[in-house]
Amino acid sequence: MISIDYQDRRPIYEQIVERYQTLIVRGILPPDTQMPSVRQTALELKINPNTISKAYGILEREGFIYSVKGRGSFVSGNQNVRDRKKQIWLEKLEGLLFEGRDLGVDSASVAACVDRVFGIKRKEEQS
Amino acid sequence: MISIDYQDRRPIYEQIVERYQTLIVRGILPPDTQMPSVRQTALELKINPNTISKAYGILEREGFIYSVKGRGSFVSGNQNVRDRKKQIWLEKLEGLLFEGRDLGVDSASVAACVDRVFGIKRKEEQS
DNA sequence: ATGTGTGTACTATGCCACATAGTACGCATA
DNA sequence: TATGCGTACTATGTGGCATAGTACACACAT
Repeated sequence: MISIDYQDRRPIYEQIVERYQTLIVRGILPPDTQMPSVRQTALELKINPNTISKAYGILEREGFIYSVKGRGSFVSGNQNVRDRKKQIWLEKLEGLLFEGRDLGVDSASVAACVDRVFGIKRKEEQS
Repeated sequence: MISIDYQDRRPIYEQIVERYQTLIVRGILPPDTQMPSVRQTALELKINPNTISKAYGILEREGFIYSVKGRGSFVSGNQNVRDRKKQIWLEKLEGLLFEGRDLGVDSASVAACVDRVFGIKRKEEQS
C-alpha cells in the first residue's frame, strides 16, 4: 500500500503524507476506511512508529483522516479536502508555468504537453 | 542581483544555483560576463564565502559558468545548457500534469491556467 | 478482570546536511 | 609587490530527521 523512496530527498514522514493524500483524494481509500495501524505500518516499512505517527498527525490536522483513541485512524469524508487539494495543485502548476515562461519555453511545447497528458482538444489554437 | 529567501526550505547554495541558472538561460547574464566574486557576494548577502563557492562549483560542473584561477568566474557560452534546462523543465511539467490528472483536476482549469500565464498571443518575447 | 491492539506523548540519542569560521595556497593583474 | 580572484582544507555549531525506549489512556474481545 505504501512504500518509501530513500532516493527521495524529502523526509519519510512527508512522503507518507503525500502518498496517503493521493490515495484518499483519488478515492482509493473511501471515507471511514480504517488506516493501517501505526505500529503495523512501522513494522512493514521497517521504520520507527514515531515517524508514522507524525505523518498521521499531519494528515489529521489537514482533515484527511480522523483518529479515535483505542480504535484507530480512519479516512475522513470531508469533501472540502479534495477541492482544497486541487486548488493547491493548481497553484503549484501556475508557479511552474511561470518558471517555464521565464526560461523561454515556447507555449506550443507546453500546449503539446498538456494535450498529451489530458488528451483533449483545446478550444482552438489562438490565432 | 541575487537574494536569499530564508523561508525557502531549500539550502542557500541551491537557491543561488537556481537563481543564476535562470539569469543565464534567460540571457540576462550574457556569455563571458564576469560573475560577482565569491567574497563580494558573500559580503553582500551576509553569508559565508564557502557557500557561494559551493554554488559556483555546481554551476561550473553543470556548464553554466567557467572559472579561471586568479581572474574570476564567467558565464559560459554553451548553448546546450539552455536547451537541456528547458528539456528538464518540460519533463517536470509532464510529471506534475499526470499528478493533477490523477487528482481529478478538470482540463478546463488547466487550460485556463496555461492561458493565464502564457497569454493568448505570444508574438514577441524578450530577447 | 485480563489481554491485546489502538493512538498519543515524552525524553534521550545519533546522524547528517548545511552553514559557518578560519586558514592557506596558487594564480592573474595593476 | 600588493591586491583580488578561485580553490581547498579542517574544525565547529546548528537543526531537522529518525530512532530507541517507555509510558499512558482508551476500546474491544475473552
